[in-house]
Amino acid sequence: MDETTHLERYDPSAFERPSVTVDLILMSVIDGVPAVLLMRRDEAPFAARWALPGGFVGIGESLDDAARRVLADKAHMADAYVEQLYTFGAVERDPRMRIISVAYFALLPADRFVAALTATAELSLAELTVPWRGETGGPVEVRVSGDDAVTLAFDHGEMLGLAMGRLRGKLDYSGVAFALLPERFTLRALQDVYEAILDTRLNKPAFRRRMLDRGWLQPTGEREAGTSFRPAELYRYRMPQEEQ
Amino acid sequence: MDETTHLERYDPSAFERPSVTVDLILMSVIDGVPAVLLMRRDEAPFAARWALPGGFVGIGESLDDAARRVLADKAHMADAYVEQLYTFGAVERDPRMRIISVAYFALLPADRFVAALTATAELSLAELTVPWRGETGGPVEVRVSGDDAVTLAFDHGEMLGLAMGRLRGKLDYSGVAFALLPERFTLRALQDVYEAILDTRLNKPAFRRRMLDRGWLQPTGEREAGTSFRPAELYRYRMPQEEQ
DNA sequence: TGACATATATGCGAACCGCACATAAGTAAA
DNA sequence: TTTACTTATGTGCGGTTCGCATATATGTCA
Repeated sequence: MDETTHLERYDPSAFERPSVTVDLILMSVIDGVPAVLLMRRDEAPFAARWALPGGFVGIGESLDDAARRVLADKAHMADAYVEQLYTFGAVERDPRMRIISVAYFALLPADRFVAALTATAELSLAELTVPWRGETGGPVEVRVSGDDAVTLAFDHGEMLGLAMGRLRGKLDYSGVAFALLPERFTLRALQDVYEAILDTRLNKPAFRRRMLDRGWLQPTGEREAGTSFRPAELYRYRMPQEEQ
Repeated sequence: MDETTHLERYDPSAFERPSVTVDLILMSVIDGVPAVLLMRRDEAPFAARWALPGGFVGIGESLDDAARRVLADKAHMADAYVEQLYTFGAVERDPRMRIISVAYFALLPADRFVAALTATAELSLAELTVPWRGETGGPVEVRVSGDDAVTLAFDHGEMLGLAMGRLRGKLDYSGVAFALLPERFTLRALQDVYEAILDTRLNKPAFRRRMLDRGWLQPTGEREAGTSFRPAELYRYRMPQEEQ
């Protein structure tokens, strides 16, 4: 049997189709700790559990548009770094009905992350602890207000674990770290983001050299303000050619 | 408006839902050239164009199961390395109706790839040329029988480009290369796979050292046969702890 | 003016990589 | 049996990178 031929004669109304949603992993680094925005569910299934914000994909809406719409509706945010993560399609992942969910992660600088948090009553901040080293992957611990680790609704814990692994993996060779920083930032702030994501202490001179040699950083000539010690130079991220 | 609350009261029959398919990028390295299995479409849209094998996701079937089913049905293959790649959800990607497609790529050793090719009349081998360096990403050139490059149906060309980028990216830090080799292989064969995927010449002593120091290779004590010169040692891939 | 804290720069040894070259071990021809 | 030939395998060296220790620079504040 040739299924491609079948596809030609396929009657879409003849077969039951799954629903498709997008779930959003809205991440940042707050005070040196990876954080994510969660919503508390108030109905079954998983009532009172924490979950990722999400929404159904409209029939006339692309996946990316759906992700951006959810970002705008749920977090009142636009212009964030948004990237598709993975699609979760286990049959029983939602006990009510068949739902396939495309997970996206969005990265926000700390200030805009906190702004989204305070502007939106439904959202709560959760801190992440990654119990594994490197990019191995696996589950992460989620704490909502310094309390004990909680278990997320659905497979959202799995999504979060995958997002952290991906973030760690992309940190070194891509510019994702800069999506977590304001437009102008110090090398120390950049290193803080790296250390928070990787959960490691990095060597300062080596880190500086590596970053500066890479050519992605443009000195602004300005210096940070408000320190009681020598202020650091502020840099700007200059997007490398390939990612243009 | 809180959409999570909406979701609770959501009536799945009230909204039109997209169809969901999986498309399979069946790859190998044949005689030092990256290759993929394609099917020729014989109906509109994109009649006579080359396309990736694919199929609809059943309502009671997980995405991974659907990918494995398509692999079994279309290529008469099981036990391949299969990994989800990306989900394509542009609204107009299929002119007939809204179809969201989850792309998977599968890696096969050359012998099993050729076996699938000869056992299945619908499948044709296409050679890939990657016009960009590194892991930049972008479109790849597809040649079906040494002819000029062809344009694939739907967004399948995009899928192929993404697959090559992913493959290049994962080559160094994961064991994907071994999915393209038979169970026992020489270091030269391993290097050939690397060079085909990366489209670069690699330094032999350095490659050997790196691979052996990594600890993933287990010498079998046996040597390759049929050479008219010194036969090389055959190695086996020993899965590293983390991936277990 | 000097204490202090951090930014920024430099120098050194270890690890890694590319490269040239040396040696080993098979086959096949002389 | 010997020798040519081809590839496998091993070794040594210089350049680059990285971790680390240390030195110098530059702000604030007492």
